[in-house]
Amino acid sequence: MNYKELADLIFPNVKGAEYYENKYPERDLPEGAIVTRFAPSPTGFVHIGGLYQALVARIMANKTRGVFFLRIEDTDQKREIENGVTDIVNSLKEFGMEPDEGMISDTEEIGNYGPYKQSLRKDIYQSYAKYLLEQGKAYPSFETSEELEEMRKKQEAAKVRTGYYGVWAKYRNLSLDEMVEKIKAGIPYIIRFKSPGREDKKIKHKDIIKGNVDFPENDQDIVIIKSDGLPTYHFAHAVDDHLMRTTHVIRSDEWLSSVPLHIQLFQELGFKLPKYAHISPIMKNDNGNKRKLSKRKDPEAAVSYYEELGIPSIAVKEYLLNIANSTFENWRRQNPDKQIEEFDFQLNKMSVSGALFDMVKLQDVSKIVISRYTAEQVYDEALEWAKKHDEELRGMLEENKEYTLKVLNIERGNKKPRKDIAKWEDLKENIEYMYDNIFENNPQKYEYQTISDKDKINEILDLYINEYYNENDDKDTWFNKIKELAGRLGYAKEVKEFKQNPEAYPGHVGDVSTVLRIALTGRTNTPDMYEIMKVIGKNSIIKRFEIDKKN
RNA sequence: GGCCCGUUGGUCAAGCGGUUAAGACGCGGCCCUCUCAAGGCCGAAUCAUGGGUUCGAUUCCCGUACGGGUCACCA
Repeated sequence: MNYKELADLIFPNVKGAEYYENKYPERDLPEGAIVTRFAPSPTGFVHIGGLYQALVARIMANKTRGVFFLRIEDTDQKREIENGVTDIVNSLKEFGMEPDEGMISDTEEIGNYGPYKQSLRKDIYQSYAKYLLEQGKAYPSFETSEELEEMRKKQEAAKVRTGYYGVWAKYRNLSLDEMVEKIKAGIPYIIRFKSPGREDKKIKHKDIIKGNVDFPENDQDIVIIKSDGLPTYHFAHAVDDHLMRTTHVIRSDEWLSSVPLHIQLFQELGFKLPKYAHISPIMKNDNGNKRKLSKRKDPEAAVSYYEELGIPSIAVKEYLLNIANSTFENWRRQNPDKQIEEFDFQLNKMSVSGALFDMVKLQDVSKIVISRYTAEQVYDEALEWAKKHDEELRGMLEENKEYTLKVLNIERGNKKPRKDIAKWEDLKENIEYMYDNIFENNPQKYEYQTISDKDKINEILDLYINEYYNENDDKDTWFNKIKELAGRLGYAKEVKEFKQNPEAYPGHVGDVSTVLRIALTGRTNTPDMYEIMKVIGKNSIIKRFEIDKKN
């Protein structure tokens, strides 16, 4: 009995590893091209941290004219959820981060290095496990989970490292005959990697983001093939990223401490080691403690949360980019019209420790993004959002598109556009008074204003509409007329004048404007009143004044 | 607990042995102004801590504290 025979006994029907080596040749790409991936497991909603990783990977591939692929890591069927893959694919699409290769729906994929779903790669993993077996670098291990549990307890009691290594690796040194005997007797087993490492030796590793990190060598005989025949993460990572010719592994930093294992696996398998970039997670402040954004506790951990609020995906992307490379913000200010892709992103400039997620800052970014939209863009995106989340807003937008576009165009498109919408959720509140049917149900209120006397208000409204307002006036003329009206009624025509001599007047032109503003909009704060009047038109102005008088 | 990593204002952060320690968000004030949103100007606010090394440490080294990650037949 030799290793070869053992390997044949365990995996009688798999292809030799060289078959796959030939099937997935080195990629023919330009010098410096980065091949990288997003490799989530379909176990729940798409996490903002996942999107963040994917964004970084997508950008690096773009920047180097490389490849970004999507691989689904579904080797744990127990944790899988329905629509997991579809959600991931859709999220990437929504953020304009489609992969060049890999899964493009639950069942379809593109690219020559597939399958891109790990559950479909069972044979491949087994071929490489067999290869290891043949070399005596892996072995069948027969312990039960109870035995493992017991071992761990003993190790804890003895205050030694937990795990399957050294003298604790019970089945590591079984003779070939003993192994075969057990297998033939039908005793269940899994395949373990036979680690050549020693814990007292150090290895040096250079991570693109974390820099130099020194570790003890791995000496754990980790499981590579589970009892269901599927590989563990570690083994799948080595096999897949080798066969898919990944040059850069960009992943969450929870994997950093597995690097010694991965290095060893690549070595023993005879694979070229990819470069690693371990990204710090996005954190949240929880009662003074920093912790990762949690799927269970934090709604903002879900990518869908931002869609629900109506924060444009570009805004989320820009915010994330801000965290990734803080120089992005300055670049963006200097290049407001450039595509994100033109930014010179630097992997090694990423922060070594996790940033706290800042919703306020996100909204600021979002306001800027939306302020640069044309009215048409606002209309289209807001309508799309409203269709899913706000019937009332949808009605408002669809009923009279031309009118709505005029509303949305108020103080937009100039050098200093309004910056008052952070999310589509806010839009309705922002514009609803512009619609006559809604306005009618929102009576004007003058309490706490300088001018609150009903007769005085009516006098102002009557005079204004009868003797001053002309819809053809330009803005200066328009405002001069309001000043004249103010002066005629004894109010200061200039605010400054009033401030210098407050006793001389009952109020100033601003107070008169406020009367008009409330009568027209039902609120004290609005965008430019001249533009509002232009948009709603004379008929509506008269109508609104009438409503006011009846109140 | 072992092993790794980190710590610059409330938050994101620039900085790489000599700086008045950038910038952004947020906060406060002023200006502009028909009210807001903006915009402009100004301001409060930071190098966790103790030792070294050095003429000089935010920057380099060591310790301490604190924070984070990881120690599965989960990824």
